Amino acid sequence: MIKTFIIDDHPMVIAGIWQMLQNADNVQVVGSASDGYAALEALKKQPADVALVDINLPDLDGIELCKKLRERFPKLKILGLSTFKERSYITRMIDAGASGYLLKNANGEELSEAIEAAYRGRMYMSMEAALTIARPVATQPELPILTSREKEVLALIAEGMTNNEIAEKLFISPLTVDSHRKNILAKFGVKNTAAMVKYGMEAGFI
Amino acid sequence: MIKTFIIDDHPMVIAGIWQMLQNADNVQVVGSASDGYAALEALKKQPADVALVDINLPDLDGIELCKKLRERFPKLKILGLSTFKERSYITRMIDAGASGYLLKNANGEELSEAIEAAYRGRMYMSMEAALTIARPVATQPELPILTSREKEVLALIAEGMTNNEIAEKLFISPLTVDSHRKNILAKFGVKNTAAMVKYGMEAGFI
DNA sequence: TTTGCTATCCACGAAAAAGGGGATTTTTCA
DNA sequence: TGAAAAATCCCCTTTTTCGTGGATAGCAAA
Repeated sequence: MIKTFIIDDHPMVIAGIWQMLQNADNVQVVGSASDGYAALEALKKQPADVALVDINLPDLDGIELCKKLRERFPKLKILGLSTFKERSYITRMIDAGASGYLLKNANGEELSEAIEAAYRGRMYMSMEAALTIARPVATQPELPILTSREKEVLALIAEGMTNNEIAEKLFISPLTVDSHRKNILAKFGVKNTAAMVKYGMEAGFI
Repeated sequence: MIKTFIIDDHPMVIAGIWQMLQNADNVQVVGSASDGYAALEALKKQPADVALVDINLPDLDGIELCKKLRERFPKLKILGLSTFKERSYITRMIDAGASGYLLKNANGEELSEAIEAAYRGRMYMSMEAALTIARPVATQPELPILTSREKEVLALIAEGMTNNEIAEKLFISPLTVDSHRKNILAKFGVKNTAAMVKYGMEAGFI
């Protein structure tokens, strides 16, 4: 039996996975957590072979958690789990050491297959995820990657703060804030604040 | 036993709800569907008392589905279900005839309580949802009403166009565009374009 | 018929952002 | 340890927006 641990902030999803895996003969769910730090704690006491990690967690995001898990539990295999099929999420999750990526519309069969594959050291990709990363890059606008400082500044801009106000709040020079602002504009490929906020919200940065 | 029907595009969530309600003594899950039209079909053959409707469905959104369900199955009670706790979603769902609103982080107890309440003709609100709409009106301004011209201008602003560009596009003076812009700022109670776009998107104008 | 709302237009000055450079110091990671 | 990336700071000019304050015409409801 492959010991599996679930990390997701929605009890419904945890219950659903639990249910789906109940009559799998190769997989056993040994525990679950609703945020990243709880998972890191719980896994100390309750070792597992495979972890299902939601990308969207309240404390640290799935990618960060994936890295931390890989550090502390090198033998643990990780499967990313989310509703997003954006290319950058998938590739970043794989970069962070995940053994695959599943969408939340997976069924029980796919779940146990994926867990089995990860456990055996193979890579598992749900069909949609595979299609997404296999598609030529030209037709696939890459979600730009913002640094944490840039995300911070972007959020404050969206709050309606000016460069000066943000500078004061972050204890940095207004010129620095302006630099971040310009970098975000460039990364998003937009020409003003309005389009930047719209893009940022649609891409989930805000 | 209250006959309950689940509509959600994630098998995991359906399985989770099913699981959570398994040992409830007042509720019985009688079916599920993964999109709106399938639900409308299935409910013809399999009547139910209460439907749990996800806001985000692949074909028609929860609000539309809610209206259609109310038309065709007037006795059916509807509970909105989603991860979003934004006011506009909640109120629009209620306007569409729903008997309440649940967040996906609800547990089994809350679920069966909500279903029971809806069945008995009462309104159920998850704690967060209730807090969102129950907040005094002073701190919770009603959604401002934009004129159609203002909405048009707002959309173009969010596209990243300047006053001059918008003026050209709409065959009006840039000064007029500026007036609209100022009126939107005033109605939203914000002080710049960034906050305006954010507000506009959250309120569903964009 | 007055009142209110919408859409249109205007002026002036101050503030902020955009566009276009460069530069230095930490951090991170391979 | 050394290169790359992130975060920090700087200058100058032009464009755009913001904050005041107006005004006019049209239309619809009270």
